[in-house]
Amino acid sequence: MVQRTTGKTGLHLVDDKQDCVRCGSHHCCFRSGLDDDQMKALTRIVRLRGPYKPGEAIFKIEDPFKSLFSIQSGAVKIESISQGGNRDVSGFYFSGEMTGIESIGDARYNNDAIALETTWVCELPFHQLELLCGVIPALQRQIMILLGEKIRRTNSMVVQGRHMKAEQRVMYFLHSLCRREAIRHNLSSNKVHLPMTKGDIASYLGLRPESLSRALTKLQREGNIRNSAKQIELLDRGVAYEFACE
Amino acid sequence: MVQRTTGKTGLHLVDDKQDCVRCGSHHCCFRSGLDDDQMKALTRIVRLRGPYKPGEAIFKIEDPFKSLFSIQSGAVKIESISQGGNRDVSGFYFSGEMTGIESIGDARYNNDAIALETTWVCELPFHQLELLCGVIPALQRQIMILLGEKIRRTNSMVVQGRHMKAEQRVMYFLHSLCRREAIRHNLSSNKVHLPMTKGDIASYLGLRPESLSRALTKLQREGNIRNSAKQIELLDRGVAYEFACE
DNA sequence: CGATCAATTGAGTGTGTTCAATGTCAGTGG
DNA sequence: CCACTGACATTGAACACACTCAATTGATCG
Repeated sequence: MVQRTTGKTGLHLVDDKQDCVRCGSHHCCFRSGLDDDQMKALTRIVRLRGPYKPGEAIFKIEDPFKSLFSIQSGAVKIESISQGGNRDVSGFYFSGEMTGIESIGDARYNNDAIALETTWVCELPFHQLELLCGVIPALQRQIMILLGEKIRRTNSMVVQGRHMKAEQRVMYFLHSLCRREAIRHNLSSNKVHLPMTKGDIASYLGLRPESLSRALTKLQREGNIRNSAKQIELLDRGVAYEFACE
Repeated sequence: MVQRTTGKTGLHLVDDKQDCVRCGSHHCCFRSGLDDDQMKALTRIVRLRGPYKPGEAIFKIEDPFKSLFSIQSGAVKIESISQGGNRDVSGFYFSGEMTGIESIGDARYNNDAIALETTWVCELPFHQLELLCGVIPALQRQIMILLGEKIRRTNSMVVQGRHMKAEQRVMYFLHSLCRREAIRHNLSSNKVHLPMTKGDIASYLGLRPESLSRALTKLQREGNIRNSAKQIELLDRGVAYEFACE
């Protein structure tokens, strides 16, 4: 059995009774597409872990890479330390989404995964997952799709980011969050909940916090959004639905 | 049998006798790690295609996604069209490297793959590759590693790119090309061959051609490089070996 | 309540962009 | 052989956007 030590708090709960079928994030989990038997086989290798408190690490950079983590509830930021000691956020993940895939094929994790709010995750030991992929083609396919999508999203971020000015990037980011929130909760809303700090967002968008703040202020002045601490309301409804953020 | 029509020139040669064992790019191909039997199985599904002349497409955006392409000789750029009609280069691939993986999990290719010089590729029909992965765990693992590396490189490009100024990015890019060229040819040199235009490079680095030109001029003035049309010589030898470019 | 960290606002600076002109080179046809 | 063409590359000058540095306000927690 895997024993994980996470930062300062030590071991987390392990609930072997957790079943994928009872999972609250079932409708948006990557497992959709598997039949009941396949799901059962998957359930057997999954371990539920949590709760991670805000600021706690699900995995840390340089930890041996062992598992992928499907987020059952909560939110996570992925960050690493660039040369110069800056903390760089390279992604946000929410329930139903899978993290850890950035480190597949490497011996160690390439970044930290930090909980932004109280978070539960399903640990998928990668070696067992690989073995299972050999037996369940649908699972292998599902993983490949997951990786392909990740590559596309990141790629698209590079390409889009080049041509967009700060305000555009912010709007695209917000719309992306909004769209994902809609998928998660099966309902569409204009209000985007922000579990991360504005600083995290700025880092993710490649801006200084000051620049992000100015952009948000301007967007609010122009009536595109309503800005507050941990939530932003989208008022424009129209443009900007195709953007890759994660 | 797959019939590919590529742009204006129609069908390309198919050489069924091609054997992975005889391949010139064998030492740097993703297949390293497979034993002889596994290699034979792979050879069975591979099709050699070419020659593609400069400017010709190996695949085009919106073509149905069917295959990955391992480049046997030559060079390829990956580009797509952003909103606004700009052509955006998102990657360069050279012999021994695999392209097409950005579209895994999608029904169609997400970008064009354009030959930069006379190019031969090994077509790997993805469906057959998936089936083979179920039988050959080492192959499945190899593909996963390939995808993981791609994710990491792209990610790192995003993160690095944020903090680097034009000149730094150029230097990192050149060093990256240099390192890859060393791997390809099993020898180290300071001269980087550039099959792509400066405009392509600028696009890839997220710069205007003018800005790239200025950066190159300045780097040359300062004695870091020797700049010419299709080749750049690196003179600094020291910094800048860790950068993800592709 | 003060301490600490996040967020905002302001003023001045710098890097890359934009627009326009010029230079270079390969290919083509007179 | 040389003038013409078109694509690529370089250079200059003015501008815009995001950055830097610094000060202020706001939020949260002990």
